[in-house]
Amino acid sequence: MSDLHIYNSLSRKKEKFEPLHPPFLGLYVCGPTVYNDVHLGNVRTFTSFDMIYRYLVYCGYQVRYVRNITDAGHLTNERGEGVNRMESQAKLESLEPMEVVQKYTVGFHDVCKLFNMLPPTIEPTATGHIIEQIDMAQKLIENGFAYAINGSVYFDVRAYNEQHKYGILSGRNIDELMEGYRDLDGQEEKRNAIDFALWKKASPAHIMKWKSPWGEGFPGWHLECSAMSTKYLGQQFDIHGGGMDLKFPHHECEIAQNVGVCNHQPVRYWMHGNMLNFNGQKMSKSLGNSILPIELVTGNHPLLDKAYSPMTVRFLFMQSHYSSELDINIKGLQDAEKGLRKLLNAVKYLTALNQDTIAIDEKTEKDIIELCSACKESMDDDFNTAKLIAALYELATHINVFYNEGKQANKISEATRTLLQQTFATYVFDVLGLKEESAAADNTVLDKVMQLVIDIRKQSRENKDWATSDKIRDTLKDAGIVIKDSKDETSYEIS
RNA sequence: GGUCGGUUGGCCGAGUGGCUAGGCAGAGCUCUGCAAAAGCUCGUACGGCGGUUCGAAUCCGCCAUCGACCUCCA
Repeated sequence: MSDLHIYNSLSRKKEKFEPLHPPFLGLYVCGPTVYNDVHLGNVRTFTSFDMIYRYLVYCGYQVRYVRNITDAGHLTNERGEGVNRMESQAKLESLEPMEVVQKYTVGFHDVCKLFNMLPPTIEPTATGHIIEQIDMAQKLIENGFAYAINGSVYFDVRAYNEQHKYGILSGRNIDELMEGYRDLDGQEEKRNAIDFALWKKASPAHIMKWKSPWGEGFPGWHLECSAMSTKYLGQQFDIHGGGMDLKFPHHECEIAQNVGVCNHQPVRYWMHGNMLNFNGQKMSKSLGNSILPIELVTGNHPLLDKAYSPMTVRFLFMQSHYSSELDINIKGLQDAEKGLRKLLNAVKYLTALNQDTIAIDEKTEKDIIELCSACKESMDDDFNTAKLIAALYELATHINVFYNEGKQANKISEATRTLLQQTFATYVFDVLGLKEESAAADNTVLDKVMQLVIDIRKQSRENKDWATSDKIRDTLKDAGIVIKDSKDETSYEIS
């Protein structure tokens, strides 16, 4: 179906992508924990996987895209003084835990929409899959990889490691891990310090709790993804994604849980998106450089000079590879803003392109055909959007030349023109997920008014009344509307 | 301390053995009443040292340096 190659974090190699059951494809991505607003770093990860999802669909796969909502609340640490995140936030805001969940789930969806992300095909919640998680924990006990104690259930990493290898994803070995955990206290219950909770006993004051064979409690964080991916995608599925920071321990534990139940690897291709930094630093609240999507879009943040549109940010993300660290700063945002406009202008010109007489220029023809295939080749090479965008820019230059030559694509065959139009628009909109944000895009009233203004200015220009024509242009510029005179017509653009 | 990954021109950011990345910024030119837009041309690069090779930004080794993870994190 394609020549797609994916860098597999598990093998640490780029591998040819072979789906298990083509044309169907299973994609699981770890979603947010909805106890707080998602920040821009989260947005990058989800945008990356949105692009990946879009490209897989473009390749013709019938993708089941599962992205969970972690709403059960897990412990902030596993050292006894664990606090349930949903509940601690709920106390602060005087809300029911599920009100917190609702509030930030809605907020998350708003952000996804803002950045033009497609919804996953299934968005399961942890609280909706308690039964499956209990079931999985029981199977792990039966298989000898977990034990119940004092109403809690822990995964027995050492027992697991005797039959399978723990740490294959993160490249850690169990002895070094044991070493590192040795001096931590408050985990008397566990057989070993590296054991992690599958089920935690709830204290009487705990609100979010469910009945289980071990008493009232709540599921451990790692278990939900294993349970939900198995339920919707099967014991083995194609792609599992998430942020780099989830590699250990979260994804490592997921692997152990799944292998512990079904005795084989659950995931064919593990993919990890890299982190987003701001001004060279990892975003964090303590450094005061964490940006919320809404702050970026409104420009209401001390480190920003102005507002940047969601598509500018999305485009900035797409200009680098999903697996590279990306540093975001004002200069980068400004660059992206200009670059995006250039690309979207080309799309506009592209749709206006006609074809009259044909006198094919072999070089142009060949160049365009090659660039169109380069788009696919770039994406097939581990979703290399940076390379794709380079090809799109070069195509944009061709489009601009045609446009300047009286909107005629006469140097290329009709078939090539069709290929160009389809390829360009498809990659910009469907694959990269960009969209036109300009108010003019769907404002016919404004458009009519502008045509009138442009008409009046045209007359004054014909009368060499430069004072009037320049006044119109300058006043519009102050209003954020840029006038562009080409040889035979005038257009406008809202900045 | 352990694991993993970076270090590319003024800035951002692809590239992994020989072939122009691309964008933004800068210089010049074309078009134009002027401007903008667009096009053309141009410059500057691969952290350091050593090795492998006919040939290395790309492979290997060492060093320097930055970062992520190892505790919740996209």
